Amino acid sequence: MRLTTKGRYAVTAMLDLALHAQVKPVSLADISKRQKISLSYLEQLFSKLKQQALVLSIRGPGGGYKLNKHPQEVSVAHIIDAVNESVDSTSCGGVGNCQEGEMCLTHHLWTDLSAQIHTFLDDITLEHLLKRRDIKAVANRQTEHHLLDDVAPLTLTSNLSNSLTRTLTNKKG
Amino acid sequence: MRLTTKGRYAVTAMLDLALHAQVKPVSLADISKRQKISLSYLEQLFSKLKQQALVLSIRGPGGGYKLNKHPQEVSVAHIIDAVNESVDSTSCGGVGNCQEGEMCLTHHLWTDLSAQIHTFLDDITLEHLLKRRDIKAVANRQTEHHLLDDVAPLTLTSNLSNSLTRTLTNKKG
DNA sequence: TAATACTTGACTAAAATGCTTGGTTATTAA
DNA sequence: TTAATAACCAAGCATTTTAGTCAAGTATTA
Ligand code: FES
Ligand code: FES
Repeated sequence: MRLTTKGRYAVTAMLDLALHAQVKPVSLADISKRQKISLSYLEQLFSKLKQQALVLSIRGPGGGYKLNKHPQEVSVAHIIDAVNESVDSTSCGGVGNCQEGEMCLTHHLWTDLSAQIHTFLDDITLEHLLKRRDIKAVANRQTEHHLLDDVAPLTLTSNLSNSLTRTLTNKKG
Repeated sequence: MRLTTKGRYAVTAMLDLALHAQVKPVSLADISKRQKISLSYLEQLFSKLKQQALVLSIRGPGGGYKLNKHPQEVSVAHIIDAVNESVDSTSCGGVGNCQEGEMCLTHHLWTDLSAQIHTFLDDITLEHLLKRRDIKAVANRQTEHHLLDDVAPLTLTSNLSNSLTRTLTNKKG
């Protein structure tokens, strides 16, 4: 089974892209800042995402990436498949020959599990994630972070007066 | 997410143990031969399985391992948990702090997935696996293999005259 | 033309994995 | 009593994967 930081990063980055889907494309540098993912690493991931036609790229100043499909058309499984090589949990890759060319005792168990996981992740689209309350909360926090870091810390805090901001300020000092 | 050969080996070995659960204990050397798993590696795995009270050991000649619970009481999840450290697919370990001490965008997605996988694997017991036709077939093949390798190749083949044997002989030469 | 931002490929430190080696200890059958 | 058996234990090791860096591009636009 292959589900590591790579796949998580890809989903996180795609979700970030969906969250900030404006007219203008989103640069990897922005995603890198917000999601704290290494820029060069993101480049590798987006190279694959582009190969799978999940995103499209615009070069030059003001350029960046945009979603190539509607959020409801992009499933989490699709994203992970694009960067990993699938969420297969067999060791034979589905062929059924991991024990000296023959099928091992537990082959079917792992294919069943793989199918289960794939179904689960394939049912969840970016659209679904966008609507989730917990994700909205985190996204808001990140926006504030971003603004606080880069623009005008003092004037902004007065606007954003919810408990979340306060918790955050306490935590970060 | 951590589901690799280690966990698969553990489940396979436990299933082998269940399949050959007689009065006598089963030695790791036997499991090693049948399932083609390195003996020393099996020792490491069974050390952990014993710690979790899934098996018990009998030392000395004629010794080996036995199941410490009924097959219907041992779930696949339990076995994997014993050798891996759980099937968690978050990177924060469930704490929710993988992004510089704060929760990342996709935290809940991964906790949901982890729960899904755990539920699935926790519902499957050794008892269930023992009953499956595909597993029985592989187990039969392995028994034949074992006998063919060790005892009397020529006299035995006449008894075991099913298509499976033939397919197998063709494959192996 | 300079800055921006994607593109590509090679390379690497660190970690995990799967396994080996080389013992020791307990038990039992001869 | 002795030799064989088989569990137990610790250290180390080769390979692979991961997560990331670095460097040298190219296309676009302000
Ligand atoms: S996992 Fe497919 S044959 Fe073993
Ligand atoms: S996976 Fe839990 S906070 Fe990121």
